[in-house]
Amino acid sequence: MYFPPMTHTATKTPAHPARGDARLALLDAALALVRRQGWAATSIDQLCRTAGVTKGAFFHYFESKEALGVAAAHRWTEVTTPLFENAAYHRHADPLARILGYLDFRVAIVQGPLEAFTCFAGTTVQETYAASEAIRSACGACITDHAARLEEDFEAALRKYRPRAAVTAESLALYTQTVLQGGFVLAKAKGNAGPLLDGIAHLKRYLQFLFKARSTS
Amino acid sequence: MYFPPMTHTATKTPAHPARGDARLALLDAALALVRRQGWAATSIDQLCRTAGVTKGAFFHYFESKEALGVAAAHRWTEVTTPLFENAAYHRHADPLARILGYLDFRVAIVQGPLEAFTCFAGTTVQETYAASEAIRSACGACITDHAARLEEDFEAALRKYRPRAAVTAESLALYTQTVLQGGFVLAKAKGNAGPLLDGIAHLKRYLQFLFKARSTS
DNA sequence: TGACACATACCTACCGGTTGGTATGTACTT
DNA sequence: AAGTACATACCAACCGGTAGGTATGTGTCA
Repeated sequence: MYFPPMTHTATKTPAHPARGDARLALLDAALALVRRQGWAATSIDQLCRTAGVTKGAFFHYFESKEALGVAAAHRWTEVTTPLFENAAYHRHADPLARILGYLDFRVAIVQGPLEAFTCFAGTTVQETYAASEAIRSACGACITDHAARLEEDFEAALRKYRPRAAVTAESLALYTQTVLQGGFVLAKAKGNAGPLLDGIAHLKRYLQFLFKARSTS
Repeated sequence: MYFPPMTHTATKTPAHPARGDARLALLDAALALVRRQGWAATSIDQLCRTAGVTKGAFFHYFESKEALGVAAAHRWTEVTTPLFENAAYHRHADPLARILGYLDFRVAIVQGPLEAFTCFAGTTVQETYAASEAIRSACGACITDHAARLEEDFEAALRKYRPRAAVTAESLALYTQTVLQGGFVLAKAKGNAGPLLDGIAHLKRYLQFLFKARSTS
């Protein structure tokens, strides 16, 4: 997973969310704070302050910080999935056009500060892969599930264009995520989105090389 | 920067390093611990315990945890630079062969646990880019400087093969790092090095497409 | 050659604040 | 009346950082 809206479904986290909204407020606070500061640097107190609830509410819904992390990963999938599902690029009849459209969509949502378009799952898993198997696998599933949607289009593109190279749809879908995640890291290191945009451009060229090698062009 | 030896120059960090070695012991402890646990999860106390020194020694050499982070980034460059500089792939006369050799070398050092071949700079900058400009720029320099060596080979390859596509040596060098960093993230998310190895294979194919398009093949 | 001056390289003990987590109480909803 | 959804108050452990001491040099001059 990857991109995100910084504005949550509940539009704006209120000072005191209505009864029943504390869980969602905490989850959305987690997505926002962790993307900016990382997992370990985000404390439960800060989460509660941002969400406008107390620690009692936190431990009412989550039995530990780790449990919150797992739930936040699920929430991340929940919030990003419709974003990509409703995007216009799915309308293309050609599977390769859909994939390239996905990449263009990625470029289009690169706006605002870095924490507005980087990935919760990628950030979190870097810190927790050795410490928490539960969080690791939840974040891993975020990325794998997101790649799985692309995989279908790659499958179709492979059938249609039959490139010379022996590549699998799964490997290509994962590679797109590799480039995106790496782009996020480089963007953070450089302080701007340039490397991410460049990375996507290189990836598009690779896919064109790969598929157009025997296509109609 | 990226790969690393987990075994330090001072072979093994002793329980109590000899007088004068505390600084290096702390730095090497930082590289090891941060790559496994992340930056924020690594405390000064734990650093001192691992290095076999006390807090007094820590603050004798570093005025803050942030200062240690900056120094560790420099140490990271110091320890990885000779590793790549002494590698055999530099012997190739053809610049493209050197680049492909670099990637093969990357594959060759993917061994042991994840924290043994992932990147200190990439891990650290993900957590600190918003919180510490000093650490961010130090880690950014790690990656940029490492890419700069590759850039020379790309420059030569570009001159020699003159590919049709309008790409710069800098952009290509940065893209290799993007793929590597992204590979590290996916490897952590999946729990194995597969995505990293696959990513490198895709990158090699891209470069071959790009340069062989007008080459002798 | 020795002794004094001084710097470097640490170590022990401690500080206020924050951490993740708990125990208990209360108000609202059904 | 009872369960759900919180809030309040609290805790031991740990956090980054400081204060003040000591052990081990090293340079200087008689």
